Amino acid sequence: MMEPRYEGNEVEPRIYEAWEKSGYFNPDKLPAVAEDPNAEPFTIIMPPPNANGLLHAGHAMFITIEDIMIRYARMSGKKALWLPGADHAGFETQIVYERKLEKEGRSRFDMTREELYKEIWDFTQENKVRMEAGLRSLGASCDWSREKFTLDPEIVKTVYATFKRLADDELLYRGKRIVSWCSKHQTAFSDLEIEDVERVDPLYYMQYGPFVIATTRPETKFGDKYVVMHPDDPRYAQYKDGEMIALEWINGPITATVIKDDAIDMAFGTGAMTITPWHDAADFAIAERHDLPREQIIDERGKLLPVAGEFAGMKIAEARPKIVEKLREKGLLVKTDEDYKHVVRMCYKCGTIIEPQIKDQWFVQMKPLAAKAIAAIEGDSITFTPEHYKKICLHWLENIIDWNISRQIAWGIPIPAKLCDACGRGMVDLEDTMKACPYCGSSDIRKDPDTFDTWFSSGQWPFATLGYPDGKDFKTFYPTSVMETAGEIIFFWVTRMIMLGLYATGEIPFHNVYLHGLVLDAKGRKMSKSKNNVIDPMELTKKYGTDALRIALVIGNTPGTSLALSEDRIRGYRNFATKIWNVARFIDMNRPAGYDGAKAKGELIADRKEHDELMALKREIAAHIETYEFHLAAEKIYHYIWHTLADKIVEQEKAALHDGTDAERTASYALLESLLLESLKMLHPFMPFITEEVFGIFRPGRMLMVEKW
RNA sequence: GGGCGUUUAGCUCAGUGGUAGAGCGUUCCGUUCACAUCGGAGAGGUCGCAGGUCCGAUCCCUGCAACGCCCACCA
Repeated sequence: MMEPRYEGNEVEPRIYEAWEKSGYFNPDKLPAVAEDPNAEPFTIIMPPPNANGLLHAGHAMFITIEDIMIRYARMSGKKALWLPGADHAGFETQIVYERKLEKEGRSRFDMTREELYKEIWDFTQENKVRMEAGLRSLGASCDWSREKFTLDPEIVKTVYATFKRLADDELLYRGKRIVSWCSKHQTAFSDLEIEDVERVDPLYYMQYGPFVIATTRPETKFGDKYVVMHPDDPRYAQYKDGEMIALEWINGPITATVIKDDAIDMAFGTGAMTITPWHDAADFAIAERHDLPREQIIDERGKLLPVAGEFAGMKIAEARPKIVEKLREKGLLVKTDEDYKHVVRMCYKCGTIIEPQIKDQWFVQMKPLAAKAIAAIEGDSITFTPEHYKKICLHWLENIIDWNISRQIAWGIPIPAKLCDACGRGMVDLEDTMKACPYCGSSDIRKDPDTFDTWFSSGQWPFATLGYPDGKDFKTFYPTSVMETAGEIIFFWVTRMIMLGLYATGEIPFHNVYLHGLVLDAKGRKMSKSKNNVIDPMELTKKYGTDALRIALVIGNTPGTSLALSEDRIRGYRNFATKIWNVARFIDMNRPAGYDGAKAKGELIADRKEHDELMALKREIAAHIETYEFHLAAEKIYHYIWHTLADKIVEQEKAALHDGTDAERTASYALLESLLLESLKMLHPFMPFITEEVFGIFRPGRMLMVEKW
């Protein structure tokens, strides 16, 4: 006899344990695979959640979507592998940990790199355990026996091999290039970790010999000895390329050199500018083209160097007004345009203004890698859902710039390289055996203290996790079927997986990319700790049951778009769970004595139109799932169970069940049971717990998770 | 400066070339033995605006507007 209420919290842990014990999360142990060892594989590599905090609503959503796909594939007889993982999340985690240290009144500067690394290691291992428990409570039917951590030795080995190969193929170089430097975090970034923020600042016009130049950054101008103008600019036709001009500058007389370069916009300012190659990417490019010297003006902490004379040691914000004042006194300040609108680049984490610096970093030459990715995407070897991401990806790949993969942080995969202090070069040294510089012979070499950009290793995740190159799993499950991840990280991750996957294995890493949007709060705002509107999925599962949360995250959520999640919605779907339970309860109560479901069913329902109608619906739902229209599939089965099965068919059969002959009762019961079990099957990918529980009541000893779709 | 997305019921959102849908909210009725975490009935939308294609457009095309997002080395 079923209880009148369904209590998800009591049922879920037991059900999950039963699933896990069954071994069916592991494709090798699936009954369908035992029957047909050549069953078609279906693979999803889980985007590894960061092991630096709790799961958020976004995790709940992507876990649900991936679980729907994998459960459907499993029930469809595929060799279904969903490989879970955890991400050390280099820089992100170090930031989280530094904040924790700060709260405890400690600082990373009080400890060695090794101590810091050890502490963060322990921290992530603790988080990882909690994160895994969270995934279990969300019902993730992933194969824990294959779980990977991004710092696992075999993953690191794969990453190192790729690094080496890039070097051998001359796609890797170490060079003095301008990088985006955060003076707070003391590390360089790639172009993706930078946020462009529009601001209004004064634009200063300054007298530079016979020229007037405009700048927003007078504090960088101390060392400017080159004045650049467009070769076709009639205003400066009298000045020849390379001409030297003596002039009075901020801290005294200098000799400036005229440079002609068509990167100059004649319409901007006065059409003449001086360049600071060390602290500006555009200026750096000009200096490269004309082979000009570069001088550092601002140090790594954001303070002016001795070249600034009396301003040396000052922070930018402090120095700028003072420098402007001095220019004014010297009569070098022509005018100030107070509300000049421009874009300032900031650290995406702390908002510190990025100070470009020239630094030695490891760069990957991206154009050749991107070319292959472009071909694969254009040829539709990889497809996108929603489709418009294809264009977005292509556009980014076509404009790709070289990738700085070194980070000056402790938490990450160490870069396996040696640096020569004599000649300044860097060389890959996987085994850490190099004793002398192969270029200059100097023994003055040391280990590169830097770590990889987390995305350099993440970009190799699909093949690294499957044991490339020799692993059995790699041969079976690669290329994977679907990469389901956040639209937000398409450039950070998806494009790089495509490029690195193609490069390393010669094959695409996945056939389909499915991108989901953000989970927003009920009012449609982005969740953030500062707004105090973060929804903890674990609280919701406790309150309403995991199934209700899952289907609330799916229905009404089209691919790629963000979803506003309100508790009202989840409560509505909790009520749906109650409904399912009570339909089942009603049917259960009316089971004829001695009824043998397995035997009776076929002939009793074969000619019922209700059965045919459900089969038609099933085909629709399957089609929706296969085309990633989970929102439609979920809504249809929801609607069917409530408004067709419960509202109409159950009501219609009551007469036969209560007043019919034995034969009529049996037939009626057989129909209802059959429709119920079939609906449960169709709903199972979306609401796995309650469907499994109810199925077990009707078919003890069997498991819905591996029933044939 | 480019590119993209969105605009449908009070709210959050589905959806379709042929009388507009869901959840929540709301109004009225209902203590029948599956379910009050329920059932029944209802109100509520000129499907952003303006053109065009079509027998017919909310859906296709063009333009516009509002909102949002992404990309971009004009100092």
